Amino acid sequence: MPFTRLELAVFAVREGMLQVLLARRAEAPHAGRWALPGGVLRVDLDASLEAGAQRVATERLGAPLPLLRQLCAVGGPQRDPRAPWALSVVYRGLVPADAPDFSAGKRIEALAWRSVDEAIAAPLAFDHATLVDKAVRAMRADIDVLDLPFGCLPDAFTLGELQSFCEHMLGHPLDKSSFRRRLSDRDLLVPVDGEFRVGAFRPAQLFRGATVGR
Amino acid sequence: MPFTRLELAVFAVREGMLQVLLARRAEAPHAGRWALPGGVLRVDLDASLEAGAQRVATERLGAPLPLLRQLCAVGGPQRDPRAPWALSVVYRGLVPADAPDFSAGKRIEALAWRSVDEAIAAPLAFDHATLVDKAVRAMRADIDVLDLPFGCLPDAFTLGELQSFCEHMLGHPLDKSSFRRRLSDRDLLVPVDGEFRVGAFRPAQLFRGATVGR
DNA sequence: CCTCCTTAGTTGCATACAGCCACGAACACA
DNA sequence: TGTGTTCGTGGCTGTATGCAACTAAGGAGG
Repeated sequence: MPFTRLELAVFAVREGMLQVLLARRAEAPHAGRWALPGGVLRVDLDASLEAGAQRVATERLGAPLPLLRQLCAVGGPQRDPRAPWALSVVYRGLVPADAPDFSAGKRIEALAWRSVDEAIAAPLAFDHATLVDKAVRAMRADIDVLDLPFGCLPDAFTLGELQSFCEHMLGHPLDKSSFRRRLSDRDLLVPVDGEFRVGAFRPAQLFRGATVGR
Repeated sequence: MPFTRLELAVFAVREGMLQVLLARRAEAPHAGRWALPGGVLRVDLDASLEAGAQRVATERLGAPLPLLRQLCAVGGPQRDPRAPWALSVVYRGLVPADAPDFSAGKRIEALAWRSVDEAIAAPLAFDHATLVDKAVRAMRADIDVLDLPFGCLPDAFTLGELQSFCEHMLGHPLDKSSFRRRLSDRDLLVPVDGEFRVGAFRPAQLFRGATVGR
């Protein structure tokens, strides 16, 4: 019976790029190294794997996470020196850029956002760099097919803001006309009638996700 | 620390339809009911989750499986009455129609192929009907984008045979012209020069997967 | 030998969709 | 009143796919 952990790959679009939340480990192994936040599955507390991931998020980061999706399970004898065999179920999450900061919980020295490119290239603890890479690919595949994370966007947003968000998620620019047509063909958004974002330039229609809030 | 199992959703195109391999349980709980074959993870034997899935396949079915892919992990307190909390990592596999029959191993009364529609509708043990459904969707998504399981096709095959295989996997007919063009555009196949399937009608060129055997 | 049947393989056409480019509209600001 | 910027739309093109028709190649049977 291996020791079962839940790992969290939490992302946000911050500072104009896709970033991942890393935790500096307070204890051995890999003390002082950066890793994905995670914790052990508690069969006495967790009603499911996803519920366990939410509990771990609350304990380690100070808040539950919207939009958690299971990424994969990994296991093997070499993954974690603390145990002869380590099994982890990995979840990916996405949070709004303007979310309140997370607070470092038990066994975490510090929390920091780091760009995903750096995180994948960096020598993260355990096999976490691979996990970040896999999570980024999965999230980008979602965006590619316009499976959009409305839960981590503002209640109402302009098409320009949404496009910019997707571009930061994907790491490359999108065509405005094409992007709008694809959204419109799929009936993903509903306009918030009469509501506009006003500012320095031409006002922009506000939208919200068609499946959100009803 | 929950009790960790590996479940196998093994499929084949047989009798002109997509079928899944089910095992009739010899022991409680759900003795006599049909379920996916599976077994417990053995940290003393398994070098990884996938290796464990192969060991379970060997023990329960009498042979390892080509083309195993991880489907998901599921866990919760209500999944298995034997344990207060049950965690399963589920793998999906695909085997050739002409593969030798599997032999029922430990704690399995009998093995049987059943059409996926029946399996999903039937009252399988545990939550296995939902797992079959999920696995079928994942496999069909692979076929839809022409991620073809060459390992479970004959060494060489005609385009007609390949199309028929895909149609049975998907459960609906495909257009011949379009199917061939999509294959050709992607350089997925290489013709076996000078080799033809001869029979009652016009001979057909034989192909093999472009990535197989080199 | 000729016809018919079936499968193999190709071709042309219509459509859907996305990328690319450009243009007009609306606002703030100088 | 002009200028700069973003918003929003429309046209054109190329690609990919679905649909349908056609020819080619073999066997079976008269």
